[in-house]
Amino acid sequence: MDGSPAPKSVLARGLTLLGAFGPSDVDLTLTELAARTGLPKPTVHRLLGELVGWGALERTGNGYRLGMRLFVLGQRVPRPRGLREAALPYLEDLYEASHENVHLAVLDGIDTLFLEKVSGRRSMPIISRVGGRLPAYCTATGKLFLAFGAPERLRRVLRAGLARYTPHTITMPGLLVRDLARTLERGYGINREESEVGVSAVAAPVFDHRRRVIAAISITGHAGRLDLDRLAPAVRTSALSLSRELSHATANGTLVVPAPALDHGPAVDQGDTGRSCRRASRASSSVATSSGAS
Amino acid sequence: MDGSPAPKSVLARGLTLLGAFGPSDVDLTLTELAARTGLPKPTVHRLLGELVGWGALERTGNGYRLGMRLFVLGQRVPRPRGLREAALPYLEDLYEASHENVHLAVLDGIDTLFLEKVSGRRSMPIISRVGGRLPAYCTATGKLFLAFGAPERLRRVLRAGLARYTPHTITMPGLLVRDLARTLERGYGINREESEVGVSAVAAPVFDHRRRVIAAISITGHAGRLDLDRLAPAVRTSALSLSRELSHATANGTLVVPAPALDHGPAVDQGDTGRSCRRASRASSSVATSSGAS
DNA sequence: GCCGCGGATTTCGATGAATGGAACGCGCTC
DNA sequence: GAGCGCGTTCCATTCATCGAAATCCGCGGC
Repeated sequence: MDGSPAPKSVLARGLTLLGAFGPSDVDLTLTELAARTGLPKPTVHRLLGELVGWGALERTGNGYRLGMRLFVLGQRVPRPRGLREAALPYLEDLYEASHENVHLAVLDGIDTLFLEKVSGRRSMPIISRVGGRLPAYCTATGKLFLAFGAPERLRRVLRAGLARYTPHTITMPGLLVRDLARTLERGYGINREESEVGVSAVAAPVFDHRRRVIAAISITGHAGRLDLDRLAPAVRTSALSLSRELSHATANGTLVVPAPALDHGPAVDQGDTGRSCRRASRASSSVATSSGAS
Repeated sequence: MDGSPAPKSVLARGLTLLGAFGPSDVDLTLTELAARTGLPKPTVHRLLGELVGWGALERTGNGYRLGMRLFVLGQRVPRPRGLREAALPYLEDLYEASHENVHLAVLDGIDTLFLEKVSGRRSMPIISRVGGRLPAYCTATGKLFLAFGAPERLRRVLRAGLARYTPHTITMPGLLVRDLARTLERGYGINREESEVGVSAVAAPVFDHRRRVIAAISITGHAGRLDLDRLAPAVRTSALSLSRELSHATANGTLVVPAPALDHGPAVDQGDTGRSCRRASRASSSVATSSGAS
């Protein structure tokens, strides 16, 4: 339960404690945290005290949870923020046109990381959550980063292995390479139930001023209902418009998008790369907005 | 530039460095960070190294910026997450009905903190950003927390003073109290250009199973075009539906919403409470989604 | 080409903050 | 009422941390 066998520096230990919270954890007890991080309990106790004092954690009855201040801080992170703000109008246009799940994603290491998601009651509920990640090779957005990116990227992905998520997941390197070639020539990426059964998606690349892919926009929905090739032009158009709008921002460095370290050797302890998401139950909740509005 | 005159603990210092990033800061140099935190440069240098190693910060040419990992971590914070996920469908319904800015907010100390924002191209661009904050007394959402909350809350707000943001801001305690009384009996809150000239809003409270206000939903838009009293029923309906959906989650503790410390004495170093937001330029960008989609 | 300057980086010995084993208190269950 | 799991407190030891000073680096001015 401890990739790095207990760091010695106080700061690193504190951060390790924060990192011990997985994507679906809510409350963790002191003992649990001590176990996960491999730190002695008294030490954990003291550090937790400081983290709570600062607002990174909050006490809850008998446990700890991530605190509001981390949420606020997270919203300030420049890379997602700039992209999201610029992209939102386009995502919303796409949503309004399709009423399906619309995603904005960037590459993070080997995974697609979702920066924003626009969806509604009518959209198919899918796993995927802002801040969540999925392997690049089995997502429409991720394939774009692999198809348009440096070959080294692809090599790293292949080296990590192609795990099977559904019967449609591409697990043969050769097939993936061919699929990526098609992606490149088509100009858009497709995922046919490769990450989740019954779920398909189309994605188009967002370029910076040098035509490097810095992000991707996708529409995701029910595999049966979604006509991917018909949606593709819409997604591409939006992505291109966004690229154009961003071009000056990427040129003058206002918006720095490429990951800072394209390949840090032993890779920063990623914490958890695995299945991140799961959806809140989203009960029926019959009543909706009714009364008239402009 | 240093509220707390340099904490001694290593962990606290590291966190202070993170907190030194304001809402609109992007890159900060080592020297700048040293100045803001009051820490000696070599110390800052060392700590920054560790923060970068963990992914809390990223190097950029000659400076540092908040790192992706903080964004991801921020998305895991349970309090906003649960609320957002439950509320999103309702917010989207309201947006679709009004095509104006729709907000989900909670009270944080003395401020309204925006957890989610749904808006589109047709909505009036306003200051306000997810993770941003505005004083409670001059916002539609904030007034709900004051009107429905314990009197102590209001007292704290008054003690902090009612600063003027626009000619319409309520700065007289007496007037505010009367406005809150009306808010309470009406069941919804109104803000007529009190925080920003030309911008008005209606907000309705979201209750937990004990009928305590845990959040608020609002519609914000052009003061001239928005018929607040006509929108109010829609907002209230949505808020009530959401309250009902949440009731079981709040009852069994799945969703813990009330701030953990309603009144911590000297108040956790809030970093920056002031004007948080500002909007990305949002250029014209003529092209929109065109091609047909279902 | 040389100098000066502001910032980032490295060094290194003294120091005290951090450490964690051990012990305690509390609320359970069996 | 003994046993157990968990959170909390103590405190003597020690090792990570500190920061003044020195060095390095890039840049612009002369």
